[in-house]
Amino acid sequence: MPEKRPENRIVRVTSFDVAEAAGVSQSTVSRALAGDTSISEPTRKRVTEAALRLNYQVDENAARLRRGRTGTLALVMICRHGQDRKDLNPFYFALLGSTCAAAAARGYEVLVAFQDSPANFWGRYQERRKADGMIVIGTSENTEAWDYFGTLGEGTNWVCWGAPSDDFPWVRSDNHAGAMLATRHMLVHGYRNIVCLGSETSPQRQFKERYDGYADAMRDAGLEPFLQRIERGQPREEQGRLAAAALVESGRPFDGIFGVSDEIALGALKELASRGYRIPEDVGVVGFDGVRAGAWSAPPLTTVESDFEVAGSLLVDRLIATIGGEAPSPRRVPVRLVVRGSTRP
Amino acid sequence: MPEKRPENRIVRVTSFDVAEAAGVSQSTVSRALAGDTSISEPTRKRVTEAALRLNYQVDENAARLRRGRTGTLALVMICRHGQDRKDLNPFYFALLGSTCAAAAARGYEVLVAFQDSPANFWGRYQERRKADGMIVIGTSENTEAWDYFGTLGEGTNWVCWGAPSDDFPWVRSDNHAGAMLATRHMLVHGYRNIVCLGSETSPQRQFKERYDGYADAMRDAGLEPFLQRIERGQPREEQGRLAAAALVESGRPFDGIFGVSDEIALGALKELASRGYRIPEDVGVVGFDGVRAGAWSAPPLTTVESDFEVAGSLLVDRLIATIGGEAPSPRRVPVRLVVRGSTRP
DNA sequence: TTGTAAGCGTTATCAG
DNA sequence: CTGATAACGCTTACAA
Repeated sequence: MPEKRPENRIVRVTSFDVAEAAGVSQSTVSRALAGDTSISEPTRKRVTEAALRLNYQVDENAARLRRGRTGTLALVMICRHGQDRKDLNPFYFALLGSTCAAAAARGYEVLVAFQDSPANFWGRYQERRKADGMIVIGTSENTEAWDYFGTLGEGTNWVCWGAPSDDFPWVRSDNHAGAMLATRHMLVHGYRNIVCLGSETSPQRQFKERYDGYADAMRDAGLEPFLQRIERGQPREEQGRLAAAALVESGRPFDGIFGVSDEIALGALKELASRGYRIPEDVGVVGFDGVRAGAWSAPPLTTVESDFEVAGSLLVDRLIATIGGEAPSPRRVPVRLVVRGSTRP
Repeated sequence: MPEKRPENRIVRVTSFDVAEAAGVSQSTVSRALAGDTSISEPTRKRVTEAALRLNYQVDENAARLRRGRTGTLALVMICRHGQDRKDLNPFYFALLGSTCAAAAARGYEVLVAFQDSPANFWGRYQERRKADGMIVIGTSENTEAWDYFGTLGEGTNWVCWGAPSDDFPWVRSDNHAGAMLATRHMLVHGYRNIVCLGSETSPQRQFKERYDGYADAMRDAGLEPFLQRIERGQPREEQGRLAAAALVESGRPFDGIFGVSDEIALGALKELASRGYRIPEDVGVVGFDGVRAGAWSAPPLTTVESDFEVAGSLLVDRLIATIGGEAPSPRRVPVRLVVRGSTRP
């Protein structure tokens, strides 16, 4: 007969044990440890020491049950349908990191869930008292997901990044300004026939905003904007590659490419290079997002990067405000140009 | 005076409400919804319908308090000291994704925390009843972190990836096999003077294992292994670049590079290319990890990739086994070679 | 400044 | 098969 392993559960020390050890009542322990100012210093000291000695830690479950608040935020990462969790766009992973950091800085825990299809869409964190509110981050492409989260109803405290609808409580990059930044950078460096690889009809709201920024910068310079459309349903790199190929074959003259995402720009860059175009001499290429891979391409990709730290903070702050009953207001995250080798110096 | 917004809290429906609506006792509701087999079908149906109608959701806090288990796993991501959360090695982000997926598949929630320094090291999840156990993922370089987690004590249920000590409950890639795979691949394709860029003394256990795998494959082929050491304290890319530069300047003949991580290999690749070496013609380069950036380098990097899905599953399964007091599952994650352009076809 | 006591909303035990 | 009822460990009025 296999011997039963010793009880693996950590011996539970309750506030009663601490109370006994410190010679006070249980409620005094609770107050002392919570920093209640009504507790006298000597008492607090006795309690704190007893707690330390017994290695006491508050049972957060009990505390939360009593308080009614959880001190936790749920972070839902929306993937493409059927996509491996690990293949998530690195941009979103970076955002996840910054969001967790911001939440921690404000004393919140973060519950993370990856969701990709109706089989696992789930946003009832508040009702189950698992979290006080929810941050939803993900690609607009997964329309089913946004349909789901859009119907959660009034009482739901949430913010999102990537929503296809302006009715949602969103936080977004300053796409228009970023695209202008990118386009002007190319103009200043002598590129004239700049083509935008993107879409104005994609559910990705930001793609339209980026196209508009590009178009405005072009018109400001007295030039005509031109959009080379990407095909839906492909991985982003492939979309970029195909769009670049189509552009070349159309015979339209061009010396600059503004891709509405880094991965699109990288796909285009690769396609053009393989067709013998010299980058940045013959053609300049600029992307948008600041993903790590862009630093490794040949040449490295000039791009527009969002301030991730601000993005995470904004998401968390807005959510906390919503939880606190304040009226939500959309927010923009500032962007900056990262000049690398895919545009002329 | 600003009007106070209506109570933002979701109206709480308790099991008592459902009980009343279904005309049964509260405990019957609990049992019916928990799937207790002693409940008769008609009763269960009445209860389920009432719950649905009232939009009832179990208060997990109360349930957990009562049960004593949380159904939650904590996932601690260890960053380099002072590192931005978003700059975490993409390999770890991928692992985070797979781990969350595996946990979800087994019915667990995941609480994620990024930690980088003594100021925020924290692993008392069980004591606070925030989680039933803990998965710690991170670079061995942060020795302070591992010192901290190493002292948490007996009762702590945990598993880790990246631990510098074999005394920890670790799960790791099959580094030795992967390195042999990589080295043999180069040998088969005609490279002879293959140099390993890495370290046998790094706290990164896996670096030593990878070096050993490389060395064994070399000796099997009757060749002498050679290690070009990387310098500590630099970012990985820089380490690779510097090691490659040092190798070139040493005058030692070489026609193959095995970098013990992708970022090291990418740094070397860049340095060699800038010095006029043709890759893969003059020199073949292989990395280890399978990070996304490798697919974008010029040429794309041949590498050894861990099966992320298995990695996440193994971490979660081992932890769950530990929580349950069972014998733990295997700890090595299988790897595979991903052939790209940095080695001759 | 501290103690007493009433819940928070479940799950689980024990009768019936 | 179902209903009372006792915890779970804390926070927070209310009293002293």
